[in-house]
Amino acid sequence: MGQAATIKDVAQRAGCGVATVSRVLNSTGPASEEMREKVFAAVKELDFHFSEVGRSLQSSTTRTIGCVVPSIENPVYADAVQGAQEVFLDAGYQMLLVCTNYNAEMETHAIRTLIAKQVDGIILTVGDVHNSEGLNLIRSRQIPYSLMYNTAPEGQISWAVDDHAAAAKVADVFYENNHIHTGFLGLNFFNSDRSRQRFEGFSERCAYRQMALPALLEVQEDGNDFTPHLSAFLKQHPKITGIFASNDYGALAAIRSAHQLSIDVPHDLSIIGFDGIKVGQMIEPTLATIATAPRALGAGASQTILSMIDGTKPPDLPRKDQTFSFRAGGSLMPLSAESKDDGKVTAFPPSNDPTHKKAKSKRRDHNEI
Amino acid sequence: MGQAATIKDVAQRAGCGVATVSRVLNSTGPASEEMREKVFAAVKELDFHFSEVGRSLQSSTTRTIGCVVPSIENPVYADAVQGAQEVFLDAGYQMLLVCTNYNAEMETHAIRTLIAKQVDGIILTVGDVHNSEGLNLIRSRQIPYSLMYNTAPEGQISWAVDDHAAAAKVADVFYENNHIHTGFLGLNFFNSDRSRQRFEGFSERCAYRQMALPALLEVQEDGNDFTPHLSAFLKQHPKITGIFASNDYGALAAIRSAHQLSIDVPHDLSIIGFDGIKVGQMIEPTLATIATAPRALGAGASQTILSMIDGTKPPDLPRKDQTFSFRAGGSLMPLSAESKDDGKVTAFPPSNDPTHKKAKSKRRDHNEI
DNA sequence: AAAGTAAGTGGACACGTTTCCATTGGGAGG
DNA sequence: CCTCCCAATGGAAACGTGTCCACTTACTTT
Repeated sequence: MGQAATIKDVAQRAGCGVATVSRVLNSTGPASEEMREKVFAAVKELDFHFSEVGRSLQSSTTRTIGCVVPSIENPVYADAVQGAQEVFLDAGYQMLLVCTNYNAEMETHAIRTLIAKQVDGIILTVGDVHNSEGLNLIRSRQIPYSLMYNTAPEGQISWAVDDHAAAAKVADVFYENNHIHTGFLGLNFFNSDRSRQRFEGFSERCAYRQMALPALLEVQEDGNDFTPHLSAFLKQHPKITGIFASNDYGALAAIRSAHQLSIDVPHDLSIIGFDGIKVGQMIEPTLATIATAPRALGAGASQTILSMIDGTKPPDLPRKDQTFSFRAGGSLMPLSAESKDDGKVTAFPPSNDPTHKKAKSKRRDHNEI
Repeated sequence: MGQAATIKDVAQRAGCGVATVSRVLNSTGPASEEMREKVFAAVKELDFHFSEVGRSLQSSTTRTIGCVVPSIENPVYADAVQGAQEVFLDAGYQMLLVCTNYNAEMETHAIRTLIAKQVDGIILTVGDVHNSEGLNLIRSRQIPYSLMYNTAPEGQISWAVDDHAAAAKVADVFYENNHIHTGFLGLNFFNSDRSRQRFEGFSERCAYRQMALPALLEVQEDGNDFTPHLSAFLKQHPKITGIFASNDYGALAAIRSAHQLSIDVPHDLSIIGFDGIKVGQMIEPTLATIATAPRALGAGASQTILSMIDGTKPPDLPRKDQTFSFRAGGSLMPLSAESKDDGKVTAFPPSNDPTHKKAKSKRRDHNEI
């Protein structure tokens, strides 16, 4: 039981050449019934399994895909990775996972190693699409790849949420619910171009709607000491009635901090998140948010890669406006129309937010905080 | 730019044999300064990188570790996987990830493939430790492995939370807070031996404390229609004042359902979860729970494997009672002593739960639901 | 009966690397 | 000057596969 059996051992045991064994086991070429039986018997006795390493060297294909994401502690990436993994597994591929912790150096190193390991394709989320050394390496090697969650520049394909449009949708929702003065809560604002894209899309649509420009509250960590920041922020911008958080964790933190400041959500302050994590629907109030489908994105990116490998037609990317949808929730409540000036609202269908029905529109006095 | 350069190309370009190139690049053996320069120049010009496949075939080592877990949609596993991944990456290993979706067949298949790919080690969580075909394969092949989150039978090493003891601790906490009649909310009770272990540990300690035996509410999915189940359960067991959920998601669902039934948590019903997921501290009330350190477990299991590979001394497993700790939270509130009969409480230090201070102990009348 | 065909089979090479071993050349020591 | 040793180097084998190609055998076709 020392070393694992090789195809040579099987050949010897079955009394034939290695070529015959290979043909029998791979069903690639003729073989007599007698030989087939002998070979199968030998395989069973020796508990033989092909060495994928030897195979890879010969075929220059590894049936392995690389996957590079910032972190799977973020359920958005975790779901995407899992979705991708399932597709690959079904197709007979294994997945090498690397988490970069948002570190560009590690990203480059990881990609370099993946290339050295001769992965057949790479699925990845990079920190900066326009300036990624690893991405350049992949492209120059002509390795099949697909981006995830990066808004792709010219010609590159990426399965991503349209952050800009989704954020604009949030502005629309606030507008429809008569929230004119809003704030944007940016997590890791300078680390993540996604966060910035959301702020941009939100701001632009606010301007278009002639709402007040959103005030920016930038916060580094979603840590415990968020409450004083929120307090100061709301004191500085007393007119704010709605906050858009750049992700759901930020939204949850905001709800909790508001609670500690005796600000009732949603009666005194409406909050909308981004991502649509599962837990957002398990809390009270439920979280109004932009729902995304990380699993589907991961699966789509995987299928794209698979089709690049075998040359079939790749799946169509989803229409940009179908990469997200607004999900109503108890953390958003409409304000009674007051400071609004037009009837433009009718141009947009009302949100199907169930909270509309139980709206109380009690206003908060920020000075009492 | 067609195919990637091999060591032969470098040798030809540098005007030497492949052996020399190998020696220079790996610093294994003598080489003249002149040759060294030529080789490095050739490497640079050709952008040469070693093929890990060729290397693996020769060295029969792949610098790759397999990781098999049920699902990384569960943040507990996601964190463990990420912790493991970081350790491996630091040591120069890559990680092949497979999620089995709690499917035994897939588990076996995955492990078989990992073995065929000649991983240097495997880190895994299996569905049933005592009856895992994949685990048997690994052991018969003598591949270094470490279990995660499985309570290991004789001789096998496993980095796991002591579910039994942790659940007993929950019983202690309920006891200290005068909750005598309790319920156990079991998610996937029959799918997961972990869930069953927790029920067992909880029940035994309840019996030891002469508390009422916990009523079992078993639920398949943590879906949306949990509320009627909870309602019926509480009607059937009107004396219950505390519920122990087999994981934090179950606890969150319970809190939400209670809210919908106009049962206030914690004033009318105390709830304790298990796992200590991040979001439990971001909601209101915060979740009392058993905090675990998935990241550390993953990292520990990885280091164990690394030390098995290079023969160094493996890290000590944490003491069983240090694999978890009780984390106080707003979802637990002490009851005023009434139906209790002894002074045994003093034998155990009081929980440092801050909610002690603001206890109101308002009792719920189940009949009004 | 001769020729042609198809099935069945094994030898040998290639894939990219490391490493053992043999060869060369030069310098030191006798 | 001869011997010995060591640094420097290249050839070749081995790792486990898949596959081309040549070869044998038996069967079909004229």
